[in-house]
Parts: sequence; structure tokens; C-alpha cells
Amino acid sequence: MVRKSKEDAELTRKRIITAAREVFLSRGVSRTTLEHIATQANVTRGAIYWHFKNKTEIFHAIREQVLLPLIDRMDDSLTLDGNEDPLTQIEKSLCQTIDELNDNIEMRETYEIIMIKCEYVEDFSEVLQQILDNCSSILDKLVLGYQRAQAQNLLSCTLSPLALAQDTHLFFSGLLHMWVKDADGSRFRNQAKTLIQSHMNLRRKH
Amino acid sequence: MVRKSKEDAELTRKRIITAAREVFLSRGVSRTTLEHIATQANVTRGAIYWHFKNKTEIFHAIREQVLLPLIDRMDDSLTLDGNEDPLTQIEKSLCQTIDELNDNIEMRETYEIIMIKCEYVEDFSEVLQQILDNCSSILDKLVLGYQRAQAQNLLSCTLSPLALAQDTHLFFSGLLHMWVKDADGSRFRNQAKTLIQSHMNLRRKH
DNA sequence: ATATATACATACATTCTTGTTTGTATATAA
DNA sequence: TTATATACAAACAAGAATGTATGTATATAT
Repeated sequence: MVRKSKEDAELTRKRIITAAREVFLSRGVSRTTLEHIATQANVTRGAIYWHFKNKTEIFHAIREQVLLPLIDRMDDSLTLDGNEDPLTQIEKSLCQTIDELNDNIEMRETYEIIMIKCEYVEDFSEVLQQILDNCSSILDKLVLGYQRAQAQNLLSCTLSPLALAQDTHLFFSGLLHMWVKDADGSRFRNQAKTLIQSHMNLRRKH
Repeated sequence: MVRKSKEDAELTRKRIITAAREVFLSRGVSRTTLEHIATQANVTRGAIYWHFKNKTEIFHAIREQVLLPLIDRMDDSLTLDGNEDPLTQIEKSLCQTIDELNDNIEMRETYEIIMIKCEYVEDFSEVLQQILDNCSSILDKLVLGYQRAQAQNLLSCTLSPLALAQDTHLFFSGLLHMWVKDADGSRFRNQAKTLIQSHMNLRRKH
């Protein structure tokens, strides 16, 4: 049998994406061949070429599958003003992302691939720009949070909301990178939340 | 003519390293072949195989050429207690690294390769451990600085020196990553020092 | 019921890479 | 001065990896 129903086809597509994520993770993006992915997915390269133009397109599919939902959640948790104070809100939002990394295998693997199993050249260099754009949008949300904190007189210092947001953003970028690299968890993964708490306490009045 | 003097041979070795750095930067480590490097260095693969076992060894040579001196300088500027106060000392040390990245082409290119043009799998996964070890040593130096700052009652908050050092370390890691990704300089490179200043001001009393 | 497009598998041709082997001119040591 | 090791260049062999072309069974539309 060859021809599958539409649902079956969509299923193979997803199998290919999952397989690619697994192989990318263990072999790195550049070193994995379409044959590797095909074997892992129990299909032939024919199937892959049917669903995707090339390896780069699979990479983008993996990214979208995980990143698009994440951005939405990040947006929500930083924009919605609940009944928490702004600083707690920021803290919870950061912690929530760490929780996601811990709980969501696909997200964790995707992050790991993006950060340390991929070379940003040629086709992939545009991803860098996307990452920077992404950062800008997160930064904007943080600025809003700190502005509200300032308005409510919650801040321990006179730094501008922008400066605080930039500092938090860089802190969190560093944390994510270290989180990924710290495979055994001893240095960063296990104490990520404590680090976030300290970071936020530094800007809390009193 | 084929056989060169020892000095000439050492010179070709360096030419190969420089060529490799340049090609790694533009094509990524995985996608560059030894032929690429040879062409760039105006030698044949024979010369490369004479001086290095394989591509991985060239990568390590590039890393050592830049990283070993850096670690020494970092050690010095954080360990030596000059006549500055500890917080200023930390700030200057961080700024100095940024200056180095701006001024030293080899260092800048090497950092870029290590951070976004290299996949940490197989032979390269051990580099991750080295990076983490490196971080530990920098963290230790920062802790010492903050301990002295605390002893001199310079700190604005009650956070432990360790917590402050971890926060600074993560901030600086994030900054370096963004510095590298921000090729056009608009978002991070041009204001790196301001960001460092803000970061340190956050912990200064007064 | 039949035609057609779909969802692949299989086979093929071509190009890249790598590692090794062989050759060789010449510094250098003895 | 001669022998030997050095510092490469050039040639060779073999295997990967890619993209495409072709084959084909079967959903699905008509």
C-alpha cells in the first residue's frame, strides 16, 4: 500500500517532524541527513521530499511548532494585568517559562537544538533576526511591567523601567542558555527559580 | 620548493588556523570542508593533514589561541585588588571584555563561531563542559568581588554575594550572546557598556 | 465506474568529502 | 657530505549525501 488518506498523510508529516527533532538533537542539524530522519520516522526520503522542500524547511517547521504557542503564552502572562503586583507578575512569567522547559519535552528539545545544535549561516542566518525581533517584543512587555511597578512605587532604585527591563532580559537570556547547556542540572536547572527570585528581589523595595 | 624551515612551517600552521577561523565564520563549522580551509590558506589539504589530525583539532586550536589569554586577563582584572572599590572593579572587568571583543578581531570571530556557528555534538560536546567549568571559575571571582563589596558596606541590598555574582554572571552571559547575535550593533553592541553600568548601579548603595 | 491526483517508495546520476597513499625537494642532523 | 626526517603537494579510492526522475497503489472526485 502506498497512497494514504489525508489524515494519514498529516500523521506522517508529524512523524517526520518528531523524528527530525530527535535526530537533530543527537547529531546536530548539519550532520543529520535526510536519510537519518527518514529511518527514524520509518519512511523513505521520498516521503520527506513530498512533505518538505529540504532540511531547512523541516527545521522551520520544528521551530514554529513550539515557538508560536510559546510567544502567545509569554504575551498573555506579561500583558494581562491580573491582581498580582507587576513585579510578581514578571517573576511568575519567567518561572512559567522555566516550568514549560521542564515539562514540555518538545519545547525543551527544540530550544536545545536552536541554541547549541544549529549553525546560523546561510539559510539559517535569518533565524537570528527572528530571534532578535522576538527579544524586542519580550523587552517591550517587560518595560510595561516595570513602568507599572514604578507607578505603584514598588521599585527599590531609580533606574528607568527600560534599564531594568533590559537587565532582566539579558539575565533571562543568559539563564536560558545556561539552562540548556547544563545537561546534568547541577549548576542551573535545579536552581533556576531561585535565581529568578534573587533577580527580582534585587529590584523590590524593602 | 617543498620542504620549509621550522619557522616557515609554524607560519603555515598559523595561516591554516586563521583561514579556518575565517571560513568557519562564514560557512559554519560543519559545512566547511578541509578543502575550503586549504584554499583560503593557499595550501593543499596535505598541509592541513600534516599539521592537524582533522577539523575538530583545528577548532580546538582556534579556541585555545583566543580563550587561554582571555581567561588569564579576566582572572587578573578580577583578582588583583587595586585601589578601586570592588564594584567598580567588577564593572571595569566586564567592560574590558567588551572592549576586547570590539578591538580584537580574532577574539570576536572566535566568540561568534563558538556561540552561533558550531553544533555541540559528538567531538564538540566536551566543549560544553569546558564552557561550564569556565563559568564556574568566573563566578568564583565575582563572588570574591561581591564579598569584598559587602565587607566594605557598598551594597544596596541584602542579597548574598553568591546570589549577586550569579545574577551578574547570567546577565553577562546573556549580554555576550546578544552582542554576538546583534550583527548590526543597533540593539546591544552600541550600548553594551551602558547596560553594564545600569547592572552595577542596581547594586550600589545610594 | 473511471480518471486523476495523491502519497509515497525506489532507482539513478552527480557531486562532495574524507582519509590515505605516494612522491619529492630540502632543512637539518651526524 | 650524506642520510634522514620534515613539510608539504598531488593523486587515488571509497563512501556519503543530495536532488530528481520514475514507478505505483489507492483515496477521492466526478
